[in-house]
Amino acid sequence: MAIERKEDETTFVYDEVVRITGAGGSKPVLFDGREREKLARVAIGDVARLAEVAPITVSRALRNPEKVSADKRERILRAVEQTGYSVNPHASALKSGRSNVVLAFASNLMSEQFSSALKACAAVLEDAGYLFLVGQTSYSYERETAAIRSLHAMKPAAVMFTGVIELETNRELLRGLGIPIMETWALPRDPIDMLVGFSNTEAGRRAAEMLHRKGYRSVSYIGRRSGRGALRLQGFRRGCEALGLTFVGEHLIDDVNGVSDGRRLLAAALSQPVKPEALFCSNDVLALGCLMEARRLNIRIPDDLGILGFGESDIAAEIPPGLTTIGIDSALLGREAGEMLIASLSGTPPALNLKCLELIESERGSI
Amino acid sequence: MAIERKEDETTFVYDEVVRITGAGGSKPVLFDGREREKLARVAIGDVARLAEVAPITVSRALRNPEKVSADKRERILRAVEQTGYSVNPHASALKSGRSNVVLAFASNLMSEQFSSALKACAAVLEDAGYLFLVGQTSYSYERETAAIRSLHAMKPAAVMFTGVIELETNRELLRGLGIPIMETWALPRDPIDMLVGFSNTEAGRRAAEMLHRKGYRSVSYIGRRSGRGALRLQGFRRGCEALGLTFVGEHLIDDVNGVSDGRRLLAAALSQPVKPEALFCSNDVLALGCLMEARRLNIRIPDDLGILGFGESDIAAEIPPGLTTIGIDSALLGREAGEMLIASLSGTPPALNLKCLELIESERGSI
DNA sequence: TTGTAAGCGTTATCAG
DNA sequence: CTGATAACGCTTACAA
Repeated sequence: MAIERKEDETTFVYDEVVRITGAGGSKPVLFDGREREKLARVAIGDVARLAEVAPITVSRALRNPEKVSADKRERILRAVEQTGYSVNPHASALKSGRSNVVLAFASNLMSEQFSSALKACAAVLEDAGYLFLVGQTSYSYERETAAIRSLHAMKPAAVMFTGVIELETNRELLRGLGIPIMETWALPRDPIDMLVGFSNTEAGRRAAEMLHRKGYRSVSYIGRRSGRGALRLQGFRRGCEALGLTFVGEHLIDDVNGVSDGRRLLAAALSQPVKPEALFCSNDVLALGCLMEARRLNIRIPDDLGILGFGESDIAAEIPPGLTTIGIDSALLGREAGEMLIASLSGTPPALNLKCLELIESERGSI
Repeated sequence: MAIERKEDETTFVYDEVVRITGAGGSKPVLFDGREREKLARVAIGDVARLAEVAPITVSRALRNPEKVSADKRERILRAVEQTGYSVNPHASALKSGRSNVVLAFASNLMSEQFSSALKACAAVLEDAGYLFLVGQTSYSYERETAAIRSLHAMKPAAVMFTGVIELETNRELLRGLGIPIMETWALPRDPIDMLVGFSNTEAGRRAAEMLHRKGYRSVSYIGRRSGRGALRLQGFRRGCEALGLTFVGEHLIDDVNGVSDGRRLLAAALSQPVKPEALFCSNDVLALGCLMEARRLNIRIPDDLGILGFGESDIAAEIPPGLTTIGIDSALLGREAGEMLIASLSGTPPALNLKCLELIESERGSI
């Protein structure tokens, strides 16, 4: 392939993408003329006819192979291969009220923490044969409600949230689903069903403790106004009070869209008449923004200003002087949640419906 | 609430999570005794009975309100509110062969680039009334095949991939679905259906050009062995050749799991008898790892070693001396893909089924 | 504009 | 162990 410059919108340097034609993990499918046309419509009846059994036997052979005699089972599996049949999950779910889809809803798809939890959870559930799909609620009650409403009819095998459901009507709706519900990322007394979380209030208190231990005397808070942000702030303020730390101010935001929000909030914190000696940022992305903005302003960290982050971010650790954080192991959270869900899905309700994760202090250079 | 230390596994500092009981975006649902029991089973017939119309009229009132008289429509909507009814998507999909779910599959849930594209795409599709769900293929043909197989029966409204499908059998399977298919992130000549991408080959060539322009004479490559990594490597090698840059070596990896992979590959690159003057890392995460490891080893960047990244990462830009990258605007990619999908879903096939994004060079300090 | 009838593809139930 | 039958909740096609 010649390397050519793109001259205008219609002259592309195409990628010569490899095409793999061998059996590459996919079961072979027979094609030819009409066959291809019908491909999308192989139903259980076709397989049954080919295998010379009743449809219900095909169904059984695929769900409970041990309940079908070996010879029929073999004939059926062969017919499945030949036709490329796969169960229509809508029909299956409609009739049985069950599906093999586990739905997870993240407040934000772009959060490193949520992603890593979801990825770990996905790994566990996919290994157990479930299809793990992730939706987004965008920290919006409306979206959350819409999602839960559709859930209500979609009847997935289980649902998970990167958070705790606050709207009473939604909690009620979820209870009505009759499927395992996993809430995470906080420690309410009354989870809907199952919970793998940690105490945000305690995290805030620990943040105060860390700053106090380092000798800071006055501090401000930067974070989200509602939800877990509010919990961390609550714990932080009470911690400050208990330790005699001066709480200078709080700089809140409704929704975090990127590091620029952190930059802006740092500026706000520094424009106060009384400046804090240190900052607790209850959110990774905001902390990152503060760190960047501080460097841009030639504020020496931690000498001029201490910054304590929340979330145990790998990457923030690498931005000089390294963000000191308090947080959790989010991959562990995901794994635990996945395992608890599987236990619940397999009929054996887990011994504990609640798991509380340890908070992790990661000392880097920023306080 | 008292702040208490966690003494043992059973003593938690609970979060006093807010519960919102008012109408907070959720439509009110009537509960009482048996009602609650049946909550999960409100079907179209129940609504029809309450509104004193036939089920089909309810269906129409919800899908094509203009085809139902105003008074009945109102009665029906009121009945829907009262019962908390929502359409059973399985029954709907089973009968109509359509659904309002758009499925996206990401190679990796934890990629900043993919997340931002998916988030942007989700925003577009959710505004148009679709439920946007994301699954993961983990850069694995097997998982991809499994995902596509389930798709094949699940019949979502449309599907999107953060990549291009390479297995011919899977391409065939997808064509058979008869729904809009969006491939992204590369520029093959023969997309299955629609494509919003860019040329990885050209990106590699441009990387060579950037390094050459900065005066480097010998370079190595770090990246994934297959897929787009291979394409970028191809373009890079050819670019080097064309410009007279000495290509010292390539350091490949099958699957990127984190920055530590980058650290390891940097070490590999530096342990060669002939050391390159600069490195092209065809992946953000790997580039980040290289940058970190170089700092740890006190290798001065860019004086001792130049590092050029791929992907336009916000965060890598902030790690001193700032990663210079070539990449794309992934949010733009997501938005364009979403809009093209909507055009296709609304029956008006988009004028163009292919969109090629500009490559963006972001000069920071690392070369 | 509204309704009737039929069936989408699967699985629960129960009889053999 | 196997199969006949009915039904899941909805929407298409057609009729009124």
